[in-house]
Amino acid sequence: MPPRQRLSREAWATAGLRALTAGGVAAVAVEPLAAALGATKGSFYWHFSDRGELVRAALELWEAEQTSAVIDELGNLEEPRERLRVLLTLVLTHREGPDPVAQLFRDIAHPEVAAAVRRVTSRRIDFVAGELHSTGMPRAEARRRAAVAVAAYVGWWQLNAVLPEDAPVGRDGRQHAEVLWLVCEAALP
Amino acid sequence: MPPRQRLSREAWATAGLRALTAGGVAAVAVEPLAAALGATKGSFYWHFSDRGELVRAALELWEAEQTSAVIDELGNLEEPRERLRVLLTLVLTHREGPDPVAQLFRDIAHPEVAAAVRRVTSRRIDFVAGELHSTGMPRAEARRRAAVAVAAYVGWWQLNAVLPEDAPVGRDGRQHAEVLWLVCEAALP
DNA sequence: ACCTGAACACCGTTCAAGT
DNA sequence: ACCTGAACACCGTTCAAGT
Repeated sequence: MPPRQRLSREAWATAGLRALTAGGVAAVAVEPLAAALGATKGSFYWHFSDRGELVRAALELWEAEQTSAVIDELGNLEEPRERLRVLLTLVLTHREGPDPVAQLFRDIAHPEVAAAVRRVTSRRIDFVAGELHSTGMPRAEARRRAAVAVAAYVGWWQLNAVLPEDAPVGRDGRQHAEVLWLVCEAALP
Repeated sequence: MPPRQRLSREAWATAGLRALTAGGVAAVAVEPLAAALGATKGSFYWHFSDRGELVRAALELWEAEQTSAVIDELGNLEEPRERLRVLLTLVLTHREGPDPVAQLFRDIAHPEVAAAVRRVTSRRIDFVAGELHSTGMPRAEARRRAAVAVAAYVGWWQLNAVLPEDAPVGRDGRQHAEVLWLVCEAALP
């Protein structure tokens, strides 16, 4: 039989990423994807050695899209303190739903997912710590506070994803940002 | 053939919880569990209608064990401020590895897991907010800060589970607790 | 080079048959 | 009442055979 459809490796990877962000690693399944793409599983195994390689390819796509997405938006602001404050409000109030990174935490047990999350998270902590340091805070203290801020940020989206509308955690990210601002600004003991 | 082993519903649930804490929801698999228990899958389906019911039973066990575990340890302390400070240091430095709740966040996409995490998380936020309120902080402000503290706590364990030894996030929970203490103590703007 | 279709393994689920 | 063993569905993986 002639092939129903001719698919590139990239087409499979893109479909994999779509499934990943929609339903997590579990949703990156060869058979359903093949059906959706109008091909057979045999076609998939020509482009990839196994399912793990597809998950890895989808994560690479995600990471590339993710890289420097928000940080670039802050380029036009001069003051480090100003950038930090805008960043806090920005990431805690964006309307497009939870951060993709926070979403990927559900599959944190997956080694490849953990590696990708690790890279993106490190980059975020580096950025916040750098900003804090350039306001005059000692480097070590800046790292500690940056870690708390990023941790509270990740936890915030997770709690929001989990808790109901009327939960004790208000869904107002602006208020959450205000409190987090204390972590950056509060005087050293 | 006579049954190799006679199993109660509780035996299955306990085995399910063991698998759950070890490898997440994915590890709560009927066939491997049956093999480990020396029974057949048919035996399982006598006690449970499906795999989901086993996951639910395991989560209920976990929730029962989890309930009031740490909070009870604080009963002998009088001062609310003292209790809070001890709680922060306690939960961020306990050596038995990450909090089981934080661990379950990897399966947060699972509805039953989400419901269980929701209940435990709400209880924690309630507790911290109550302590803050009883130190004189207005109720609404106490809720906001409690939410940040719990979020940062959950995020802390996740980052620790993900990041390598030499990560920018130091693994010293004591320092993390110090910064989080600011969230509770810092003067209102 | 790229794909189909059939095959097998693994796990969830059902059920007739056993004790 | 409680369990076995065989059956089937679903998805991952392999591979001989096609174009």
